[in-house]
Amino acid sequence: MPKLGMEPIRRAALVEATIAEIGAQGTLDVTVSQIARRAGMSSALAHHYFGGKEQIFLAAMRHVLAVYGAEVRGALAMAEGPQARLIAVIRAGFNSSNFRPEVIAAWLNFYALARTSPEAGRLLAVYKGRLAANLVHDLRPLVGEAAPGIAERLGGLIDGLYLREGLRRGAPDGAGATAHVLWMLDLEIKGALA
Amino acid sequence: MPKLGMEPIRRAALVEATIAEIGAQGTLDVTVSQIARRAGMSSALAHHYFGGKEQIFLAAMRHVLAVYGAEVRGALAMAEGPQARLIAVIRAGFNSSNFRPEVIAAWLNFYALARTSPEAGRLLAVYKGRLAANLVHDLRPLVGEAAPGIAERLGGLIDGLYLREGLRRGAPDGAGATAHVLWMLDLEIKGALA
Amino acid sequence: MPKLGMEPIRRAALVEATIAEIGAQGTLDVTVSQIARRAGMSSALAHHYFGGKEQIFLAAMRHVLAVYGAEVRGALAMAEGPQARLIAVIRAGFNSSNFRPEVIAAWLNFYALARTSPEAGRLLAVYKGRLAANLVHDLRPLVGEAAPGIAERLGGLIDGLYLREGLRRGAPDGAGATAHVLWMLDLEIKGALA
Amino acid sequence: MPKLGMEPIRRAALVEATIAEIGAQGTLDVTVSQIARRAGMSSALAHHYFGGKEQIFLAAMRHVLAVYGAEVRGALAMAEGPQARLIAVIRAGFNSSNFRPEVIAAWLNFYALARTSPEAGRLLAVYKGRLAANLVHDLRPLVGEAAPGIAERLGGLIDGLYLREGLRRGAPDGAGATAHVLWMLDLEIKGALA
DNA sequence: AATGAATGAGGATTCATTCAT
DNA sequence: GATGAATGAATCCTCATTCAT
Repeated sequence: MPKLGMEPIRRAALVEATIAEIGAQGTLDVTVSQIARRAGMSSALAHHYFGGKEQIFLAAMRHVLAVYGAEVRGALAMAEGPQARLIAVIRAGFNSSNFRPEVIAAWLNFYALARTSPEAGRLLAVYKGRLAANLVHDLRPLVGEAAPGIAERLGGLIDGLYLREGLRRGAPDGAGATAHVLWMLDLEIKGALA
Repeated sequence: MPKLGMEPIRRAALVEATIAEIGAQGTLDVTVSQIARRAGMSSALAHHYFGGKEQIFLAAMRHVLAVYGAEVRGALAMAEGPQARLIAVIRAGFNSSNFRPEVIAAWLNFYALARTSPEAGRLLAVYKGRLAANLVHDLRPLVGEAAPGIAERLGGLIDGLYLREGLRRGAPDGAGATAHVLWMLDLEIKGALA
Repeated sequence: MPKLGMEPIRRAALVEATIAEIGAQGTLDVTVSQIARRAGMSSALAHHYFGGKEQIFLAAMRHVLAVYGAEVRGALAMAEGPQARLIAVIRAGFNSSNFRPEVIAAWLNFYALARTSPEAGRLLAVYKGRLAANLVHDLRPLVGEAAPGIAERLGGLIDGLYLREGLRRGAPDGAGATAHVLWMLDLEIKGALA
Repeated sequence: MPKLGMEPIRRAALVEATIAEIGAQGTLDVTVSQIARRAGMSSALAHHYFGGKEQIFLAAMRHVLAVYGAEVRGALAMAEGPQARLIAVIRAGFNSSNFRPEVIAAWLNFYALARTSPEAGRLLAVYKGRLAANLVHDLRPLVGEAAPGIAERLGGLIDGLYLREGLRRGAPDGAGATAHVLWMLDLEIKGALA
């Protein structure tokens, strides 16, 4: 009797293991064997389910982005009004699900991967597009035509704080990062209205 | 007497080739042979002059940081007053020497390298420290105690714009990035004085 | 289910091939690829099973020493009385299992290896210790306190004859070497009793 | 003005450096560069004077054998009678010129080299032949036809004690080795006369 | 479904040797 | 006489990937 329905379990385990391994090694140079061992299976099986290393990385990337997206949607569902929605979007990026060391390290990996893999580039572009769209959507009622520029700066600051956090040894400071971005949001809105 | 004085020439060629190769491949996984070929020599000679791959990378990193540092010092020398100095520092980071695609790609490499190599981490910390010190030094006369927080945000935005630029195909938009940071500088100063 | 149980087969094949290759080349500078080719596999597999070149050498050394030890134990089991046991120990060292050209060449390798690798040094020390202990154990009933000195000389002569044999082209002369050592044993016993 | 007469000086320095380097590294795998550096010159010059690595080794080997030979001849010149001459030959092999750690290590190298290089084999054969001839020459008046067998055993013991000494960390025990061989010489002579 | 077995391709590194000056 | 410059060839080792079972 073949075990049925193992595929999604195995795939999920590998995705988790990929992120964890990148975080644990602190390096982008993780091997398929290391990932598979951490996921409790042979590297051959990892290839069987994903076809190749790049696809494992892409799946991990999709997972991180999906978790992030769900987080944002959940926060937006509970927020009322543009200002509250903006705050929700920003907070979601730095909360404890996304702002763990291994996830941050994985992001760095994905940025590097995006320079080689078109698919990774596309995923990253989708993420950036959604973030920008979310910000612009709720900024426009507040600041009108200044919205795109503000969104670009906010997005840049968010990415930069992620990058800087990726280099810190020790626990990441999500609260501090959130405060910085919210402060900047405040300034931008005031500035646009002045 | 043998041919003399090749060492500095070879080392410089390898440093340039390292940056160029990273830029051309778009990947962090460049080999010593590729670098050496681009620099017009055998990989054995590259090892002879640098001792190993990591030291080649570190030399390239030092070069990028040195060029950046020289640029900043040059700009500061011609600037009068805190405001002008702040603008000079920001402009220097995005001018054509530093904001070329291959240099941006190299920066990404160095961020990744810094997670593994203590020496690379140290170099990056020095860069971050100098940037922060420069910004704080000229912000304090304008905004007092708000200076460190502002500097952190400005630095984060700068890093984030670099990161985003690193993903763009096509020519980087240094002018746009500069405008964003200067705009934010303006907002922060106004905000602090209000 | 995959093909199973290859590991011991492969390891044994590599150990044999190592000894054979050293014997065939007459040189200590054999490469992993040469060994692996002789063993009928890729060098990558050799690394997979042993981890590295030195460990392959050490395994070969352990094998030679184990075969020698087994030979000695077997001979001792059938010998009655100190004199017979001494003869058995001496004969075992020069019988056809141990005194083949490739094994002799391997010994030379191990002596060289022992100067660099602590583990190899330890193995060689164990061999020397066992030989000395065996000789002393059966000499003492015959010659009393003269035993250790005699054992040292007998051991030295044995090693020296191995070394000299290692240089000879052509088939080794185990019978001649045995006769020399037995003759010396006889002299020493008579001398101690006189 | 070219420096005249440098050749013998350079060659001698390289020979000394070869022996010293083998002793210092404890390994047979010394590089030409290491030898040349120790001798205070470039590796290119070492090649210029010797033509290649093997020839450097051979020259070092010839040197060791020449020093040994001179030592023996010197000792023989002062010895009167066969017995005294035999003792002189044995002592010469273990005195402080020959029985230094680096020289012992070099011997091991030469034994290994002799399996590959015909010239090295020839040199070693010459050494063995001379030793045997010396021993036989002075044994014959004492023991008659037993001389060759005794010489073979004495030679074997000498080589074996060298080999064993080569593995010891710490200072070599020339006096102990000499005593062992002289004791055996005594036994053999008594045994032959009985 | 799952994995041990196996390898080809490649990569960093070393080194003896050659050459122009 | 002397050496810095330079490299081809080789070596150990790693790893993604494939395959038979």
